[in-house]
Amino acid sequence: MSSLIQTTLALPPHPNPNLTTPCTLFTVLTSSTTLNHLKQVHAQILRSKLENSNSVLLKLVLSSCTLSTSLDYALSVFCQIQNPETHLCNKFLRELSRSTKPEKTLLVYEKMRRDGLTMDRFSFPPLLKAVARVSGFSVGSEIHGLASKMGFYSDPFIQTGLVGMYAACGQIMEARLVFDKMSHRDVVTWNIMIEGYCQSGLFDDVLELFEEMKSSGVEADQMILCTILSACGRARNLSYGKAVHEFIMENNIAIDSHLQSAIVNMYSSCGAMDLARQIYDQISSKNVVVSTAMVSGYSKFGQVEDARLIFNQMIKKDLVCWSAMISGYAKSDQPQEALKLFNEMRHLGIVPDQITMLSAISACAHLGALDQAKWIHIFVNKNGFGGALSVNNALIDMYAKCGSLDRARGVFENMPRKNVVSWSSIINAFAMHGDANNAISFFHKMKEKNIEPNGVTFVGVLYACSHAGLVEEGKKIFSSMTSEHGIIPEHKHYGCMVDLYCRANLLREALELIETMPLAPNIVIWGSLMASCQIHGEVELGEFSAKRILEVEPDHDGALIVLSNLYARERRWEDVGQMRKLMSRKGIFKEKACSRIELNNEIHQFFMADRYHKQADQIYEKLEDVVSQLKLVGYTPNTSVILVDVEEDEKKELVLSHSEKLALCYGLISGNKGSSIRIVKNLRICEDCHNFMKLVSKVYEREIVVRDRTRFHHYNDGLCSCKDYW
DNA sequence: AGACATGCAC
Repeated sequence: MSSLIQTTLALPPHPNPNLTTPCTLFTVLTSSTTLNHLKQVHAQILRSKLENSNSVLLKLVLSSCTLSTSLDYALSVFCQIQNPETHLCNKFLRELSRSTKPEKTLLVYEKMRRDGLTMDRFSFPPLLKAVARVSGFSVGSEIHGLASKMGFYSDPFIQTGLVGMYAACGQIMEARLVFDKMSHRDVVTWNIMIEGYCQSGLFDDVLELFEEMKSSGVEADQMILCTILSACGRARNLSYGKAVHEFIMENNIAIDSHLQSAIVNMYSSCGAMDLARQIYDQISSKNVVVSTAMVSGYSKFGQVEDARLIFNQMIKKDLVCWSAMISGYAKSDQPQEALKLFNEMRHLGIVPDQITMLSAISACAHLGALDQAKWIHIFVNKNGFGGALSVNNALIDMYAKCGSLDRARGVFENMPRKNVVSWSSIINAFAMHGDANNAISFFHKMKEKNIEPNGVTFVGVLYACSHAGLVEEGKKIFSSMTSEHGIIPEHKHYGCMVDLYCRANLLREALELIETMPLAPNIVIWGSLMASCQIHGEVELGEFSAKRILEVEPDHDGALIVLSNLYARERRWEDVGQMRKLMSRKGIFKEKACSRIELNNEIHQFFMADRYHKQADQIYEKLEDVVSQLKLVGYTPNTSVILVDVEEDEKKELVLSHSEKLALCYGLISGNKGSSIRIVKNLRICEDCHNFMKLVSKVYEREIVVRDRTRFHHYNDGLCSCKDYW
C-alpha cells in the first residue's frame, strides 16, 4: 500500500486536498472523476488514520469502479477490507458484472467464498450475469448449486439469471428446464429465453415460444419484437416476419428507430429488398444501423452496386458498415474492390476487428493472389488476430485457394485448437488440389481425434473422391455417413455421389441413385448430372436434366448455358440460336472468361483475345513463339472446345487467344526464370488450354499452377496433378 | 437494431 501512496503523492493536487472528516471525504469522492484523484483521496484516508473505516473505503471502491480504467485499483482496495457488509459487496458485484471485465466478478466471488462472507439473494443475479458474459458454464453450475442450497430456487430474479446464464453458455436445454419451473415470468424472462433460442439458432423454438408468450397474456414489448424480427431474418422466414410486422401495425405498437431498423433488417435478411426499400425510403433520418441493414441485404442478394450507392450516401460510417460493404464485395466476386475498401478504411484510422478480418481474408481467397495472401497473413499476426480460431480457419481456406497447399497445412498444423471447421477446411484444401489420399487420411485422423465430422466435411471428402475417380472409397464413405455418424445425406451429398459416378462414366449408377434416393431430385441433383453430361458430351441425358432444372427455375442461367453448349457440340446451330435469344431476352449472359496473374505485387487481368494490356504486342508475339515451339513436340489446337459456328481457322485463332494462354505468356515474359507461374481463372479450364499448360511446363521447364472455377491444376514436366481427370 | 470462417454442379 505504501508504494501506492508514494506514487500518488507525486501527482497534481486534488482541487480539495484538505480532507479531515469522513463527511468531507464522501463529498469529494462522489465528485472525483479521475483515477489519480481517487488515489490521492485514498492516500488522504490513510494519512488521516481513517483506514479502518470500511464504509469510506467501500465508497471509494464503488465510485472508482465506475471508471473502467480503475478496475484493478478498485479490486486491490476491496481486497483490503476486513468484513465488508453484504449489501455493499452485492453492489460491487453488480458494478463489476456490468464492467468491461466481467471475469473480475468471479474473482470477487471466489474471495467471498474463501473468506466465508455472507451472501444473500441479491448476490446471485450479478454473479449469473457475469458467468453469462464470460460463458463460464462450470462455475455457473456451481453457483446454481449454491443458490439452491441456500433455498433461493424460486426467486424469480435468480431464476431469470439462471436462464440467461445457461442460454449464454449454450446450454439451452438447461435454460429451458429452469424456465419451465418458474411460476412468475415477466417479459424480461421471456425475452431472455427467446434470445437464448435465437443465439442457439433454434428459430422454430423462438417463434413457438413467442406464440406461447402472447397466449399467456404477457404483452410483447419493443425489445422482444426486435428479437423476434431478428430471428425471422436469420431463419429467412419472410411469412412470419410479415405477420410480426402486421401485428405491430394492428396493435399500434410505437415504432422507434430500433424497431424500425429491426423491420427493415428482417425484410433485407429475407431477401425482400423491395419491401425493405419501401420502408427505408420513408425514414426521414436514416441512422447508421438501418443503412447497414440495407447494405448487407443488397450485398447478400447479389446487388452489390445498390449496396454501394447506399454506402456512399452514408454520412457516418462505422466499423460495422465498412465490414458489411467489404464482405459484400468479397461475396460478389469482386475481391479487388473489397481489399481496396479494406485499405481505405484503415487509412481513415478505423481499426479492423476480427469480423472485418474474416471478410478481408475471404477476399484474398477469392482473389487467389499468393503475395496478397501473405501480406494479409502478416497483418493478421501483427494485429493480434493470429490466435483466433475462426481467423485461422479462414487462413487455411485462403492459402488453399491461393494455390499454396503447404501454407494452408502450415496454418492448420500450428493451430493450438482445431474444430470441425478447421478439419473440414484442410480436407477441402487437399480435395481442391487433387490430393484425395491426404483428404481421406485427414478425414480418418479427425475421427481419431474425436472431432465429429459434419455435413460440410462429407462434401469435402466426397468431392475429393469424385475428382480422383475413387468410386469404391466414395461409396464406403457415403454409407458411413449414416451408419457411423448418424448424418442424413442431403441433396448436396447425393449431388456429390451423382458427380462421382458421372465423372467415372458410370451413368447407369448415377441414374439408379437418383431414382432410389429418399429425396425428390432437385436443382442440385439435376445440376450435378447436367454438368457431368456436358463434360462427357452426353447430349441426351444432359438435355433431359437441363430441362428438369428449367421446369423448376425457368431462368436458371446454368441450365440455359449448358443446353446451348450441348447443342453447339452437336452443331445444332438453330437450337443454339434459340437458346441465345432466350438468354438475351431474360437478361442472362454467359460469364466472360477471365484470367488473372499476379506478378511483383501487381495483378494483371486478361479476357479472351483482349489487347488492353500495355504489353499486349509482346504478349501476342510470345504466344506465336510458344505455339510454334509446342508444335515441334506435337501440339495442334483442339478446336472441338469452341462452341460457336465459325470457320475452322477462326476457331483455331479463338482457342489460341483464351485468357489463360495470354496470362501464361505474360508470365513467361515477365516472371523470374525458374519461379512458378500462378494463374487464376473464373471458369473451368478447357481441354486445349489444359494440354497447352502441360506442354509449356515441359518445354519451358516451369511449374504452372492454375486455379479454375473449382480446383487447382499443378503442371510439372508435362503432367498435371489432376491426372487429366477434372 | 446492423457486419462473420468450412461446401456439389453451371
